[in-house]
Amino acid sequence: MTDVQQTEAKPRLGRKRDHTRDPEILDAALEVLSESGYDGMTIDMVATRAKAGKATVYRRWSSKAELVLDAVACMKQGEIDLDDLPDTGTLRGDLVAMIRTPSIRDGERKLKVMAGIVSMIARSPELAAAAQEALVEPRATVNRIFFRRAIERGEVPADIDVEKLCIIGPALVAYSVLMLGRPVDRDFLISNIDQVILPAAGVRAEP
Amino acid sequence: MTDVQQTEAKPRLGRKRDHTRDPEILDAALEVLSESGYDGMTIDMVATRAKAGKATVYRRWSSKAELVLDAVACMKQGEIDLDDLPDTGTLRGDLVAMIRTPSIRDGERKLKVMAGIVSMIARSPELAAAAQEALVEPRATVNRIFFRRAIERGEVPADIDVEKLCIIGPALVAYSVLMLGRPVDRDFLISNIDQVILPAAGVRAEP
DNA sequence: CATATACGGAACTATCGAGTTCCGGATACC
DNA sequence: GGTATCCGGAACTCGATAGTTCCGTATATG
Repeated sequence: MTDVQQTEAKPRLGRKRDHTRDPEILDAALEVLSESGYDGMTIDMVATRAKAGKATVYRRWSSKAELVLDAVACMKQGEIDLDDLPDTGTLRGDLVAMIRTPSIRDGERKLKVMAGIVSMIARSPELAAAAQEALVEPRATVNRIFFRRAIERGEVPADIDVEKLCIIGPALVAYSVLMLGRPVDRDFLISNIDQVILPAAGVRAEP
Repeated sequence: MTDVQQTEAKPRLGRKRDHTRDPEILDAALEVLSESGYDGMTIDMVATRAKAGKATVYRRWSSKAELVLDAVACMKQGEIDLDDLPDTGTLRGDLVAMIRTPSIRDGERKLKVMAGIVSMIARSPELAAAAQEALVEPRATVNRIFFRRAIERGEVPADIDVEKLCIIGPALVAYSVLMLGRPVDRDFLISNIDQVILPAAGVRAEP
């Protein structure tokens, strides 16, 4: 479970103490996974893309399955820091504030990775758990915080089904990208908030 | 594009005029597809499950890709007949009336097939189109009719975004099954209608 | 400079599955 | 009964890929 984002420093050491190529390899694995899916991905592709040898990959991971598992798990990193979630004072403000172009791009990549492994999820509980933790849970966590805040604020009725509300956004995005093949843009996300999530949360539309 | 459901008569002819084993083979293909995904599915599996020989399969379809394409396309059959859609007088009534145990089962099977091919969809426009037509469009069509009716009735504001409303239900179901791995039951579908779809449609909750 | 370590890359094996071919058998039609 | 037709099944080819092994090289350390 190495952190891909930490391509920090990158001293290109000659003699490396550990397996310093891990981040590049994991990142390459995610790249290939998102483009070709689990079965379409070959270790050679990953190695080549990471400018590494196949042997280097197998020195660290004993099988393709483990590499993928690790690659998926490490997507958990780079998530939003829960501490600096903006509190804009309104539920809509909070939700809209979460929409940022880079996070949309990151989200699409995650979805493509998800698309590449969905058919495996039903057959590999471990992969299912990793995907759950790395791709599904982080989003839900952020949403949960917003809705709890809104309830405390009195903006939203306390008996609302928070879990269902948390799911609406991700579900619409996933369906749109994976099933309909439509790209996600800011307008789509905003309309999801205004036309679906807020009404479901019992918040009246603003004029 | 043969119809799987039409296992009618099934005279088990000796000398067959045409390729009479098509339905069984297509059905077996869908079965295997839903269990193992596109890459996990082998022609041998399909043939064996259909009690057929691999040669029989290739006599009719020139490649695995074409078999899958045809199998997906033929799922369009067995859809709800648009003429006998119940008009219960209310949007909620119409939506709830669509929930039937067999249609839930059928829907789950379709979703599993979808899961088996999502990673291919991004790379095969033909498969994407077939999936769109057979799995996505039929549901949206039914919903569209309900919402249009509700608008005519004055139950729902005319400026509502019908396309978005049509997507909510399928999106929640797909996300729940494929991403969260939760089975779909009647209560879940009802709560989707009452807590999400109707509020988004501007219908007040009933006490 | 000498050495140990990690790497890139290439060559290798073994397996598996797509697609092909062939044949014996069952049966509708003459 | 004879025959043409379709089928099931087995045996085959061939390409691709998971996983392994080996070697030359670069470099940090002593």
